[in-house]
Parts: sequence; structure tokens; C-alpha cells
Amino acid sequence: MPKPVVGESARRRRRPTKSGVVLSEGLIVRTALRMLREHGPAGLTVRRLGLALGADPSTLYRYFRGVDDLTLAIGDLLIGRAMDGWRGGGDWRAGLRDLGLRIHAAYLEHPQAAVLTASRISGKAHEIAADEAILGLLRGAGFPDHEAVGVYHTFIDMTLAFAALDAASLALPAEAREADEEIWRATYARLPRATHPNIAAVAPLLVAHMNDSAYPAALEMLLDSAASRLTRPISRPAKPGQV
Amino acid sequence: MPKPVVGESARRRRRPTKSGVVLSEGLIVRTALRMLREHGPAGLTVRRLGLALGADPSTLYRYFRGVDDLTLAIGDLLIGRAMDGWRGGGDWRAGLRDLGLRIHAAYLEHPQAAVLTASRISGKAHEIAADEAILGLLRGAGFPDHEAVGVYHTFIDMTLAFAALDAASLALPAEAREADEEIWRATYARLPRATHPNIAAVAPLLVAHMNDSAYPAALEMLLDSAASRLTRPISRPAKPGQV
DNA sequence: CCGGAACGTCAATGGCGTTGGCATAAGGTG
DNA sequence: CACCTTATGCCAACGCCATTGACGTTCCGG
Repeated sequence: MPKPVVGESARRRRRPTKSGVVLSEGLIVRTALRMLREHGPAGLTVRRLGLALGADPSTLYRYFRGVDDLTLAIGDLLIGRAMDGWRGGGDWRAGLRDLGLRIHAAYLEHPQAAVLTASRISGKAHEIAADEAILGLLRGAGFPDHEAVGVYHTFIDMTLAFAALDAASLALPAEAREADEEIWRATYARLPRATHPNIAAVAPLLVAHMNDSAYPAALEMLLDSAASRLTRPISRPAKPGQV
Repeated sequence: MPKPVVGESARRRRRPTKSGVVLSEGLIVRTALRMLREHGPAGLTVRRLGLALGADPSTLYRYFRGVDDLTLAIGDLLIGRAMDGWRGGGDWRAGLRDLGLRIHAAYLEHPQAAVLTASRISGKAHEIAADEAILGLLRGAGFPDHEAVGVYHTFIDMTLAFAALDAASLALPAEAREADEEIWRATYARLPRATHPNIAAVAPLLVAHMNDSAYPAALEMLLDSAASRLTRPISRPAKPGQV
């Protein structure tokens, strides 16, 4: 029996659970998001989600094929929130910067979901809308098609890559995250000048800055690089590696 | 009782397991890495690792505080392999490019492990060696300390971020990865010009390039940006976001 | 008002990481 | 060689986890 899971549209009989709650796909996803934010990365389990909803855990399998299915639904919500209220028009640079920071921020709002979904291609409506917007900004600015695709590719992958990396730190259990941050003080800041002269020389700067995100700096670099190509076109960088 | 776990150096009594294997931290980590490659990301559990080693699962807790500790050790092994055979000296640009591509490639050699470790800071020997090398290149090139730290931060985070993103695609189950790649042809390449003019205009270029890694291009951008700061210093980009 | 399907619940399965107690063999010491 | 200490490997158990199949209840279309 290959798991039915009737679609949300075909769902009719809204039988309340023992505790009186009437379930729906939307309610479950929203509750899951809230649990992730409020109770941390380990806070979301099927059992706890059922408990929070006032329903038996197994009930959720009437709505999602499994945890992975639920995760993808959450991810779809994330992309939508990133684009929510976005208005096109204006400078291509400002537009790209805004889009990048929006996507980055939206993912960091829900790190656990971000980690699971940032590297996936959904092909769903919100994702396509974002891609169309980015390409529109670049082509509207006058980039020839192959340049536009190159910048687009670097832009979206860099944004998602940083979103995933930064989200992964936030998604760690509190103790592991604190341990990571402590390493800058406890290990790097105490390396002897004799064996590690360069780290020793800049240790205070490392402690001060390494727990910030490097994405804004990387994004500006990308925008600078793209702008310089626009005014005086240069050839693309040598042989991109296969992945 | 806060879990002892004697260090590898202080370890003396090498009592063989029931199956005759003599354990060591290195053997455990290498076995774990092999299991990750052969059996996928979900293939590594303490129980299975114990089985593969011919030892009781609980024995591993004599060597690692827990799975998290083991994960960090695996990550350091990856960095060690990236740095293996690296020789300093020469142009700072060439040196940074080489280091970046080495780290990126080393992580992609073990995608499942990369996904687990790319966002972590271990503070172990190989990681420190890599950081010292990067900072040495930058300070040796004449970057003032705060610039060197800024470039270092962007460089290492960008490299690890792309490594994690690209590795995540490779680490997906084959069917899911193929489904993701197919979306470029099945969805993006078929969007009507009327509703998505920009995607439609460049669809063939997207299909041709989107499954490559954007890391080499991003890396060149970073090197260009750093070089321009070296010849004619500019201020750092505005207020990096907190993470 | 009746039959079937949708739905929530229950109980159970097989996994997981981790822990505390226990037997033992390795190493230092004489 | 004999003795003692203790690091080490093993065992059994705990409390989680996701997932499933059977079962009874409730709702809707006819």
C-alpha cells in the first residue's frame, strides 16, 4: 500500500481531534514553524508536533508522507516569505542587494528548515518568481544574456550557500553552537606567536568578527564585480569546475 | 561525572576488541568517513560504526564524547586532506586560489561528510594550519591586519559555504538529485515567454550551466576585489549583519 | 437513512544515542 | 615473576525517535 495522503483540496471531512482541534495542512506547517523557532532545532519531532497540535502523532501521516514531505512544505513557505511584499523596479544593484538580503534573512528566520531546503530546487511558484525577478534586473540593466546568466548563477548560489552555512550554525543545539564560538577565544586567541605568528597577530580581530556573517561583504563584492563587467566587459573567469 | 575521554596522546593500553581489532581515534574516524561514502549520510550511526569496527558501540564513547565530537574529528580529517602536500610560497593570489580549490575539492570528495562538517569549527590541528596559511598569505602580501581578517573571513566562509552547498547536491539520494537536475529541463525550459520572459529568453543557457559549481567564479571575484583593495585601499562594505 | 470512505487513535516495531556497572587485561612497580 | 591500579571493552538497559497497520468513529453523498 503506497501511502495515499489525500491532497489538501480533496480534503473534506474535518473531524476534530480528541482535544477539539480541527487539523489542516496549513495549521500543521505553521505550528511546525513556530515550534522550530521557539524550541530550537531539536524541538520539532513528530511526537512533539502531535502533542502541540493536540493530536496523536500518527495523525500527521494523514497529511504528509513523512517528515521529509513536511520539511519541503515548510521550505516552500520560506521562499514565499522571502519574496513577500517585494516590489521590482529601481536600480539593478539596489534590487539585487535587496533580494539577496531578503532571501538570506528569510532562511535565517528558520534555520532548521533552511538547512534542509537551501540546496534543493523545488521548481515551485515562489522559487520561479525569484529567479525571473533576478534575471529581469540583470537583463534590464543591459547585461548580455550569457553575462546575465553568469551573474545570476553566482548570485543565487552564493546567497543560498551562505544562507545554508549561516543557518547551520544557528540550527545547532545551543551547547554545540556555544562551543563553536568559544573556540575562537579558547583556542585561536591563545596560540603562541612562535608557532602561529599570523593567527596570534590578528587574534583579537578574529574573536571580534568571526561570529558575524560574511554574506553582506561577499554580496557587495559580487555587485562590484558585476558592475565592472557592465561598464567595461571582461571575459569570464577561467574554467568553472564541474559539480 | 563529566565524561573523561582520555586524549589520544595519553592513551596507552591498546586492548584488542573481541574481534581482534585494536582501536584508535584515527581508525575510528577513517572508518566513519568510509561508511559515509559507501552507505550515504544516513549510513553512519554509532551502532553501525561499532559493527563495522568489530567493537561494541559503547566503546566508541571511550574515544569521543559523542556523535558531535566524532563529527568534528571527521571534519578536521577532511581539511587535513585538503592541505595534504600543500606548499606555501609564491604569489598570494595563486596561493589563495589553490587553497580554495583544494578545500572545495576535498569536501566534494566526501559529500556526506562535508554536509555534516562544513559549518563547524573544530579548533583542531589541520583547521588551524589552514587558517594560519591563509592569514600568512594575506599579511605577507601587505594587507593591513583588519583587511587581512576581512578577506580571510569572506574567503573561508565562502569556500566552506559553496563546499557545503555543492556537496549537499552530491549527497542526495540518486533519484532526488536527478529529479532536481531534471527540473531545469522540465520546468524552467518550458516556461512561456508571456509570463516569464527573462527565464524563457535564457533557458538554454540555464540548462547548460546551472548544474556546474559557481564557486570558481565567485572565488575569482573575491580575489579581484581583494587585489583592488591592496593597490588602492577602500573602506570595508557597510555594516555586516549579525549572525 | 444508509453505506463507504475519510479520519483520529491505539499499540507495536525496530531503530537510535547514550549511560552505568562489570569483568579483565595491560602497564608500571617491586 | 607477582601484584595492584585502572584504562578499556562489553553488556544490558533507558528513553527517545519515525513509522505502520488495525480498529472504531464520524461524516458525506446518494
